[in-house]
Amino acid sequence: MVRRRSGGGRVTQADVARLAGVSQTVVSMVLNGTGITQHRVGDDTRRRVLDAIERTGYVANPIAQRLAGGNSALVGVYTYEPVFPSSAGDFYQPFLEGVEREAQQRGVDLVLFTSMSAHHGGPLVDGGALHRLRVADGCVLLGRHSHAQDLVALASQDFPYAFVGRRAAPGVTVPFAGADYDEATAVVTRQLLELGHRRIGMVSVTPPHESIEDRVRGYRRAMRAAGQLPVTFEDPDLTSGEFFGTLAEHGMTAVLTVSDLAHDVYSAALARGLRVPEDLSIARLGDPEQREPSVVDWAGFTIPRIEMGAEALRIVLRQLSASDPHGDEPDQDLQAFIPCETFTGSTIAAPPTATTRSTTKETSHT
Amino acid sequence: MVRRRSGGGRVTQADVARLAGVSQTVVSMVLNGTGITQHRVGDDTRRRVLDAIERTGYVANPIAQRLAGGNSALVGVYTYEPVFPSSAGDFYQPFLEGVEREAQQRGVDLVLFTSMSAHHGGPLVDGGALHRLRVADGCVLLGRHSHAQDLVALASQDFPYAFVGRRAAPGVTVPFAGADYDEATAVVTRQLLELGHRRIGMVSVTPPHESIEDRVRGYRRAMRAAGQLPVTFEDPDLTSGEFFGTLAEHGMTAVLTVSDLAHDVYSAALARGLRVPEDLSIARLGDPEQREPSVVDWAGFTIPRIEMGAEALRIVLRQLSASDPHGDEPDQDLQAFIPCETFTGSTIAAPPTATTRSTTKETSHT
DNA sequence: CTGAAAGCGCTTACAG
DNA sequence: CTGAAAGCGCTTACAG
Repeated sequence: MVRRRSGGGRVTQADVARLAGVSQTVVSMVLNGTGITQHRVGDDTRRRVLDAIERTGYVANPIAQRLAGGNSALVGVYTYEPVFPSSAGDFYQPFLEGVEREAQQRGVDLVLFTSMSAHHGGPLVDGGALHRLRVADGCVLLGRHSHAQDLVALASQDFPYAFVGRRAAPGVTVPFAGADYDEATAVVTRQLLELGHRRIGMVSVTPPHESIEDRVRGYRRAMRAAGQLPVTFEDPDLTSGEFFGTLAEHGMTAVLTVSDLAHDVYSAALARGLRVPEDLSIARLGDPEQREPSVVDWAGFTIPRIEMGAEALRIVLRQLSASDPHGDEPDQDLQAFIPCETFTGSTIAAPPTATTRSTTKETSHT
Repeated sequence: MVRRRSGGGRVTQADVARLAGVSQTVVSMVLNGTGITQHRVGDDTRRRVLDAIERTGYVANPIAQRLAGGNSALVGVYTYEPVFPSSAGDFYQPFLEGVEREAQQRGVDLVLFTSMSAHHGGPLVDGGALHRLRVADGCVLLGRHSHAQDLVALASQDFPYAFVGRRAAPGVTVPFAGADYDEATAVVTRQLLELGHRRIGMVSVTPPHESIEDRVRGYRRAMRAAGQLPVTFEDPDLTSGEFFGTLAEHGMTAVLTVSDLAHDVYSAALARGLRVPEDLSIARLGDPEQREPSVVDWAGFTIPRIEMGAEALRIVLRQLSASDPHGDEPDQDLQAFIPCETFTGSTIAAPPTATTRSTTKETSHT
């Protein structure tokens, strides 16, 4: 390897150009795919340049590339909380696994915006944080929370980004890679309906979040399609007898529950002397972070976290390549819904009355 | 907020300067601590500049800063394997937690070099990978492996870096934040000696690694100081009776074991009908990744992973600030040994013979 | 097909 | 105390 400069100095395009006997511009053209196409550097010249690159061990300076208007192959990752403490890490880990896998495949490096995580869940727009994102070519954002102000600020920036998980704000199109909670919840609801359940409740939480809204919508859609009345319980008090009392009053034989409350609903049901699924079917709408495997064999669906992360990065990269041939970006490519996998676990079964009745009927026929 | 440019265009120093009625240089000086000291911008001018910055919401472009020779507040993190798959993640997580915590405190962002992790444990020098590190101001490196070629290549680069875990290669001073395995192992060895053990073995693994060497050195030091002969077993075959046979032959009543083999040694001992610690004391030299809590109450020490990560980042940052006032960097600041915490668990006790003998003696005296 | 030139947004000598 | 200028290493029109 011929090193043009000693010490820490890197080899530059100028060095390569000198060695190849061409101008620095040509070196840049040989390196950039678009330039090649447009300017068609001669085969002979290209060979000389390539050879010089080989001999010098030249590697482009991403910083300079970026400043000059090109891409640095640096994609940001903004998390609303620190990533690595295992507490929060358990939440971020699978998403980031997807982002990382995709980043590696696409040959980009990731910038973790740790410096501004001080907010700890607060909105990103506070401070000059938003500007800092531009160190990278684009940015993947993730967190449990959803700050409308960030969505609006980001949308007015002309900077490629994508959320992991659906985000929405009035008047703006927010790019995201979300899970198809709507459809998954509908599928699970239909499963219960097919098992014979008619009155099916849904346990939800406040404050409202896009991911919760999606589940509620899917639930309502499936219930209405079956001619049943959807009934949602928000943040029910599971310790008092009220919740299960209401369930009984309405003759509900099954409940869907958001994942955060699944365990509590299950335990509370057992504590009330209810057998699951004999007396009450419970389906879990999403799996929690996979640290300690649940002893319960849940029916419901899982969240495609890894794929969500990977797709979010792809959406950012897509915007990057789309902005080259300055056309109007098709919005539909900016939003992706990844399907969830549904499971028929052992927490759901045919409703007690239906079973009794059908059994009775069949018996009488025999 | 007065935005000089609309759309995605950022506010630049030139914009601020125009608004403040000064030159762009002055804006830069006001912003840079060193410039202020040297050039002493007038109080009145500074106020006008600061005011303009406030009004425009100006935030420095780190890319330009870096290209111009300044620092970008971007520190790289190179891991020899992908970070986020939970398999490898369990190894990296605590170290990175420390790096992240420190990064947040110091206001720097982290660049994860995912693009070149394709090597999967292989040396970093392959390909132009090493050059790519320069996107950041400096870099923290971590991984299970130790590649001498990387150490040499890095050392000749004049680029700030630090390893998590001690690294050494002939002829070069490698900056690192390591655990003081040497001293910790010596302490544990002394504990056993004080309990009455004389013949103490050490179980180790190949290939040699700095962290293993340190433990062996500490063990040997403590043994020699006590006038005992150190005996190490490398990759012993625990399934055949050989290992425990040799232990018995030499009259060994205690063994130290590197953490990776701790569980195997323990199980194998039990399988041989040995009681721990009654028949054999076993001390573990370091705790494995903390995922599933061990049922065994191990004696030995823990690895200060979080602190190691934090210190590694500090070492990088120290080199950064040291390179400003171009003096010779004192090497001693580049290498840190973090103390380990030792535990007296229930896997060690006084040796069987010693107990018997002392009991006998005392009884005879009564 | 190839080169000279401008410019990205900064920092840092170097002059006033 | 302040400004004009060069330069960091690239990309990308713009001329030949």
